[in-house]
Amino acid sequence: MRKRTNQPVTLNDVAADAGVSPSTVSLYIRKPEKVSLKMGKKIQNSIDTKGYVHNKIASQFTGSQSSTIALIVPSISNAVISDILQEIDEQVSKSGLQLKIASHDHNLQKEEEQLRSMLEWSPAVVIIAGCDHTSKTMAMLENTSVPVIQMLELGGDRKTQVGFDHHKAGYEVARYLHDSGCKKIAFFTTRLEDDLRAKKRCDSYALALQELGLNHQPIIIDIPYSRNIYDDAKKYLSMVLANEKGIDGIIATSDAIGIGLLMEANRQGIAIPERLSIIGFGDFPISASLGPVSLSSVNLNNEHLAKELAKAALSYCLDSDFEGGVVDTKYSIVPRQSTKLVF
Amino acid sequence: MRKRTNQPVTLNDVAADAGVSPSTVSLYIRKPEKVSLKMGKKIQNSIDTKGYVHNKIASQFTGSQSSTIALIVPSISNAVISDILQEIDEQVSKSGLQLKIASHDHNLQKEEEQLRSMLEWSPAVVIIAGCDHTSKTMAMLENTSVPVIQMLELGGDRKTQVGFDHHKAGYEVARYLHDSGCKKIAFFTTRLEDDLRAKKRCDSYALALQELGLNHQPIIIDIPYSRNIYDDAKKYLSMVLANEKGIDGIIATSDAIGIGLLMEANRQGIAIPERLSIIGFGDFPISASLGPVSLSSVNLNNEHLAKELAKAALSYCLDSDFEGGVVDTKYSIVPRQSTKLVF
DNA sequence: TGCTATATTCGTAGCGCTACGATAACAACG
DNA sequence: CGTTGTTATCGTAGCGCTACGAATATAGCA
Repeated sequence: MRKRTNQPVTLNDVAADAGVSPSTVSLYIRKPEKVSLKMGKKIQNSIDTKGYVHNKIASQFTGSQSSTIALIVPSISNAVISDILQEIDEQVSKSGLQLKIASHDHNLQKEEEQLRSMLEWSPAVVIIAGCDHTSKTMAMLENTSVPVIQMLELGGDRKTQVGFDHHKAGYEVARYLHDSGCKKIAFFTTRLEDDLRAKKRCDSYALALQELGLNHQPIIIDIPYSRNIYDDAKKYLSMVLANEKGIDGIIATSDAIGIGLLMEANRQGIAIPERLSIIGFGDFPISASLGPVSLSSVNLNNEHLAKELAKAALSYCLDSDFEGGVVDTKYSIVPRQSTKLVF
Repeated sequence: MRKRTNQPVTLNDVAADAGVSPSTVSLYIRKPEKVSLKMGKKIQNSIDTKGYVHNKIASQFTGSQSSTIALIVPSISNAVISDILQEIDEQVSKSGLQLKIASHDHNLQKEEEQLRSMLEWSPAVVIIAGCDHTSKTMAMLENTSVPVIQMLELGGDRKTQVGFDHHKAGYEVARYLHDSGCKKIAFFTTRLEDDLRAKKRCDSYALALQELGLNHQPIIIDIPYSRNIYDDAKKYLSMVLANEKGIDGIIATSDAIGIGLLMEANRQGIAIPERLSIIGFGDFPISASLGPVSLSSVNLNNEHLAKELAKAALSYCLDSDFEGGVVDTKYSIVPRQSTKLVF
């Protein structure tokens, strides 16, 4: 008959070679402890001599449990996210699960496509960043039988979330600068229209200005995106300080921008934090080590977040009756030398 | 009869609904242009109303072509690697392929396991970092029918490689410092025994010392690994400078270490580059922007590397007669203010 | 030695899809 | 209107494995 690209050695071959039934080999592969010791040895021996490679595709096709975890993130190279990916991968691979990653660069349309193709693989869990999606994405998330975990952000009414509140974070950072004596605070960001979580923090910054009684319009600097955000941040600093007199506090939407600003301020001899306070977001490892002035930032508990995420994902995979839930992984303002107030 | 966790809507259901044969629906899904317009519309309509989700597992099980790319890397969060992952993901997802990532943290045993489970999914291509592996890993790479791409490093006799020569890089960095007038050069690294590519650069540094006529023993500082390498680097700087008099050049195995050293040297008021030259590796975006002194480094052409990698991977997926090949993606020493010599 | 309880092993249908060759529909043209 | 060439559709076997219930081996104990 016809022959397609078939496997050289199948489970049946192994069974025949070992003189047992296919079911036993299958069982041995999946739950070796359920098979008697001498059978196990015989089977393992056949596997080794024949060079059998277990076909996971066929296995998952037939079987009931899936063993891949789908992760949909805006970016892989982002420092905070890649940290989280790393940690999840470690946790997850311990349990023999696999990670399938897709990134969409804050493009919700692309996110929709990514989700669609992920679902076609019927993963055990889908982890998706944030709570704002296209309506079709929402519908898919709603209708699929695959459990969904929302990460990096709390909000919306998804059952399972692991993250923190960006509105609150934006507000509290502004308040922190206000409390430390800043009178005119600017918000430096990039891709404000795309990065919806940055947008939320920014909105809350604007709200905070009002509520805290800072009598100036929000100063929002949306730096056009380019390869090197550090450099770009530098360029924009002088421009903004020239245009808007009296700025004495800057909130950066990420430590990358914060570092760029800090470097440039140092270079220009602007006294930090006396004349200008700067606070970042994400607390990159380097921020604590910067000199002559270290960068204050907001630590997002990456490790904790990732561990909770992994925990939730694994629970969905292993406990069939896992209920999910919302985990607030918090964040904490880390005062360093670039701001005046120390807790 | 028995019912397992079956799909709610199958391709057959769609076919029945649309009044066509399953083959036609299948064809429409895979190659819509091969199906007449009116059939296509009818089918799409049924898909939409029934909410059919194409089952990729079954599809790949039956069909011949796989559409996942397996990536096995030492670390996801490493700046250089995550950059590359990002770029590959972008290229690859354009073609409807999927990325499966596993990391092993420089543990070759774990790498072996990761590779084994990757192969069980019969990916279209396996991309693996480096050329040093356990013998079992080697055997698997040898015997599998899945094409293998070696990345990040040239060497060994794998048919397809995308990367550069770490021995050469290590040597040339040492020569660069020598040429710029350094008489006593130290090599700062971390996890030297684990990171085999760092080891190669380090070995070549030692070799270069000799050949360049620098009359001192290699000074190799292997910083114990911890969460914050920046901080650790700092601590070790004073220690080393105290123990080993006359060091006037430092090669750091990564920009992270380089930056830590640079910060600390600045803090201590050590004149850079006059009294001490420092060069990193990997050229993090931030290195160019550091103040008061920017960090010289070795740029690895991440983007180019990733693009070439994606090109090779896609070629293997799409051109059945792709032959592979070795691509040297080069590297370039980027002189900045932390070293004396400017090209 | 029987008899039940438990631990192993077996037999086989069928998961949902695609490949492939066969067939049908349609076009082009002498 | 037949003939040939091309394009669109169909029918169906079977990919390799696992689930499930049935069958068998083994152990424990009266």
